[in-house]
Amino acid sequence: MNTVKIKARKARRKSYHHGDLRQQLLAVAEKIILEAGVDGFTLREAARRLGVSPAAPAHHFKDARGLLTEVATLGFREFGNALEKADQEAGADPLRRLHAQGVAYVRFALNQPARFQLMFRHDKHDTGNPEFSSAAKRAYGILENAIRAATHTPAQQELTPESFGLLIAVWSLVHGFSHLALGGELSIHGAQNDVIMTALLPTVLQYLPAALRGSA
Amino acid sequence: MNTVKIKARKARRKSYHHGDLRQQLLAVAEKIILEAGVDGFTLREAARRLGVSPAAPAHHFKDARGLLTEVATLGFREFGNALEKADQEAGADPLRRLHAQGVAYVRFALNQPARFQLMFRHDKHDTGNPEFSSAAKRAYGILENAIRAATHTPAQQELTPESFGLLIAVWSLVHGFSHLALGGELSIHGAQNDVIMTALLPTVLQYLPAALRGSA
DNA sequence: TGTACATCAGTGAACGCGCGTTCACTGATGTAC
DNA sequence: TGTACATCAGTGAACGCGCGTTCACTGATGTAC
Repeated sequence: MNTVKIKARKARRKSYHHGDLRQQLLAVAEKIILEAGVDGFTLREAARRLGVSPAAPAHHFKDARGLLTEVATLGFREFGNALEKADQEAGADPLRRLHAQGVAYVRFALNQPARFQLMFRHDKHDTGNPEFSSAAKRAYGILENAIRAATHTPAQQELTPESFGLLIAVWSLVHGFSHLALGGELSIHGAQNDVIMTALLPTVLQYLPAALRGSA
Repeated sequence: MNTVKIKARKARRKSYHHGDLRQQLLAVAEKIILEAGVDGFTLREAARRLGVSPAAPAHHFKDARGLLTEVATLGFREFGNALEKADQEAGADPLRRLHAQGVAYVRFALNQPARFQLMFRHDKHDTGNPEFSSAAKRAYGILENAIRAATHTPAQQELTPESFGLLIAVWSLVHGFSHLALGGELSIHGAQNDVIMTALLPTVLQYLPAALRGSA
């Protein structure tokens, strides 16, 4: 990445200009969200951590909401990339594609919890931001495509209610699993953290083929 | 309920003592959460809405967290009641029991969104509050019991990893569906609000029997 | 039945805090000639 | 290659705000005798 102008964060900045403030605001926002939750994020804390005055962020983002919307947008782009990569590596079998996407979905949620939680907090976004919407829609489309393959629904044809239900069922399954894991519910009820991805998630996803057969 | 001492809320209180402040704080907290989100709740706003000084709530709750913990506890109790009622009315068939609980789960989430969202926000609760824990565990136990029936696992025996996975799969499915619905994702992607409970949820839950058979 | 008094459940003013945002400003950078 | 100057990206002080909580207080209630 663009490292030329990045100043060491701990050393006192020598130059008046930060040089990389915009990017680092986006990065530090995730850290703050990780530690304090989505609602714990403040612009002042972000500025503080980067050793910059509280007024500095205003030169790069309209306001706090604008910054968070951009973090969420970047999140959805990377999320879409992860889903697409998993989808493509799974080959042609619709079940394998859905399974791979499910794993990628949960993996993203657990590896990037700050982004993931922010992505679905529409109350923290600029409503109607077109970059955000398109990034979110693209990610949704990747799941939809696998469902289309599974239910033999060509792209120009609307999903039947049954196929749409299947899509929502699969989405609910991985989305719910992610939320339960992030909320600590799985640990509370006896699943150690290291076992969630390696044992519990595979067991949960093994019910997919049955559901898929049930729909065909 | 205890109406004798309840003063009209809109009329100026005549008496110095409110008479029902504790109960009304719990009720108004839900309204605030509904309008402003879990993080939008403030003690001062609650006091303001009840026409009472900002210091008054301190006589009934240790602090804001204490009040929210009690709202969440009441939520889990009612939630448990709803699951239990659905479970009992479903008869003996494990599939019907799980299906009924699933419907009750989502119905509660959509009918009581303030409570539901607060219930799973452990960062807003007093950690280790025993009433809260036991109410939450009881609700979980109702789902677990149906899974035990479905997988022929007696009460004194530990769930196998497969049975536990089935439990988490069912929980993930209804939990994820509830979150997607409350977050507006289902509307965004084309499901009208009135159709979510009546058409979409039944379609989603129709994949349950296949999953259940897959596990047997 | 009356009365003294303890307790309960309010008041309202004040505290210190951290927040987002605005403002006039200025140092640093980049570009035109 | 030097220089004038426009623009960019910072500063830091200040603003008004709403928050949770504390404090000394007091009105209302309930109880013992």
